[in-house]
Amino acid sequence: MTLSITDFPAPTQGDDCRMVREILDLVGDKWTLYIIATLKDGPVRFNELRRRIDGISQRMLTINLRGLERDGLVKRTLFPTIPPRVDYELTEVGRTLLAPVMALVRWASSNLENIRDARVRYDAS
Amino acid sequence: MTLSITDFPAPTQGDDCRMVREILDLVGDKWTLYIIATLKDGPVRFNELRRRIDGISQRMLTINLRGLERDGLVKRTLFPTIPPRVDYELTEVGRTLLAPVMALVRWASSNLENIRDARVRYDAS
DNA sequence: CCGTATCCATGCCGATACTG
DNA sequence: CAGTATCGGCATGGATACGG
Repeated sequence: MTLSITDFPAPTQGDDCRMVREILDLVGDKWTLYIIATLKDGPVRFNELRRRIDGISQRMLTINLRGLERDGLVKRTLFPTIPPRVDYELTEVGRTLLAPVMALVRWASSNLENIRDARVRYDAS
Repeated sequence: MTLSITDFPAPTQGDDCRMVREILDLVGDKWTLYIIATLKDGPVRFNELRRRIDGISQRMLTINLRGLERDGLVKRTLFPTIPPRVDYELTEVGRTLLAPVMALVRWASSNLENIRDARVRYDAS
């Protein structure tokens, strides 16, 4: 999922789908959702994020944080001490994203078991 | 399973994120959302889907429809005529997915412009 | 009409090594 | 502590050709 909205040519599907796709491009990658969730309670330092998000590499954490900062969803604060310290926290906009994600959480809770069962049935036949 | 995203325990991230990620793996690819949207009003034949979803290849349409069928979100009906005819339609489960997606639509409508502006500002600096 | 099969470009992401 | 740089594997998806 590495698409920009410009990858979608002539509109026949209405604007809704393209907007949602742009949001999915924001949160649909492997790590962004974990980062947002980990920042929900307030500022967290870089290596603390790294520790809390199991399996993420330094490289991917940096890349995703830069993207979120660029989109205005995360605020980066540098304390020019030695050694340096950097805090990351959700912006107001970033926090509002939690609500629609919650809707997906609820849907997932209700339907994930059915989907897994459906897969087993399908693969068996 | 009544988890809320606000219950995320560090350091394992809880189950919510993994569930949402599984849903994002369902709808987060390039075409699935368009397919679901195109099927929202009732059964559509294969080549009609192909025509309505601008830019999709035969290959990707087939692959995504198979995935949705496997997950129990889309029902495939073969009419063994000559030439053959195949109808695709959302299942009951598939239709319920439209609601949480709509929540993302609303968030996108409210915030996409801000995000684009934020990107422009970030890239300028 | 409704697919499958094959080749291949693109780019995400992990691993590793190196700076201020 | 908080990054950056580079390499390479691997999955996604487009183009094309062929089959039932």
